[in-house]
Amino acid sequence: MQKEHNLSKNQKIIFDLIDKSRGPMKAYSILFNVQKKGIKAPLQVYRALDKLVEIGKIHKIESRNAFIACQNSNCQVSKATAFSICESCENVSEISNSKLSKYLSNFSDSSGMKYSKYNLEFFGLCKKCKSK
Amino acid sequence: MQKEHNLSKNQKIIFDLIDKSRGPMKAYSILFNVQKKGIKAPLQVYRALDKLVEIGKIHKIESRNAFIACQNSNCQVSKATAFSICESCENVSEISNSKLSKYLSNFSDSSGMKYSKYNLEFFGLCKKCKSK
DNA sequence: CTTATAAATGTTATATTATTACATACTGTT
DNA sequence: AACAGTATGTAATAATATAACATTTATAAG
Ligand SMILES: [Zn+2]
Ligand SMILES: [Zn+2]
Ligand SMILES: [Zn+2]
Ligand SMILES: [Zn+2]
Repeated sequence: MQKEHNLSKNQKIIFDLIDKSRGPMKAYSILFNVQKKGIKAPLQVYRALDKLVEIGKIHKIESRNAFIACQNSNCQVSKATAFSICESCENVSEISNSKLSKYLSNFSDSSGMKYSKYNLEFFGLCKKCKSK
Repeated sequence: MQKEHNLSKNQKIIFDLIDKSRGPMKAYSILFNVQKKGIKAPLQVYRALDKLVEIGKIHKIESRNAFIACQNSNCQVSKATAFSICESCENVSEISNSKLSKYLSNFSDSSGMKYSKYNLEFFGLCKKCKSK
């Protein structure tokens, strides 16, 4: 069950924008797009992004400094994320593969480190770009 | 067998610095540290970093915008990287686990995407920080 | 050795991404 | 009403990264 988070005004504006965008959005592109809604400063964007990431409504694609709406209905928090990224068209999608997530969530090694979170980014060519 | 790359002057200066540093280094910290060696501009640092990443001598820790020397003697190129990152002390180490790398290198899903590269970052608390 | 080519360097300016600091307002609880 | 926690507004600035252009050095072929 997904906990309902009542998004604040700015959080909602920014989440809605990211959610309906086709791909990942960058912070300043978000800023540009929400200026007509009264959000004027980078910090307002970054604060909303931080919160949305924290509650798992969006994820950050670290290698791209961009943000994407969670595509798994069950990502309550951003603790276990995996993405596939096309290096040609920059299309990004969230991988939802229970075997993979189980494997990684249970991963441990000899370092004695306790892992509580991971982020995995796969790179390659998507179907479309491969056939070009 | 590791191909020998003859590093250029700037590449060598910057690699040596990263290699002997304890943890990941950020670009502008590198810049600061090599100014006495005649490297004066960010671009000189970024160019060397790009090349060193390309040939696998260093890796970028995407979530930290920082660079670390490859700790696997066999990473010829930065195609398959995994790191463990302590969220308390920011200690980073490269994970060298053949099962994990095999699992991820062979990963494929129904998207039809051909994966040629991945980067995985695990987060948690290291042994030291756990026991505090 | 000369010529051609690719790789690396030097330099200035600028673009992009993200945070600090401080003041104010809203929301829910006691 | 008083309090605590969360969110907002605003300005300034820090941190990260790239564009553009001129020059030099290394590598390989002829
Ligand atoms: Zn998700
Ligand atoms: Zn593509
Ligand atoms: Zn490596
Ligand atoms: Zn630690």
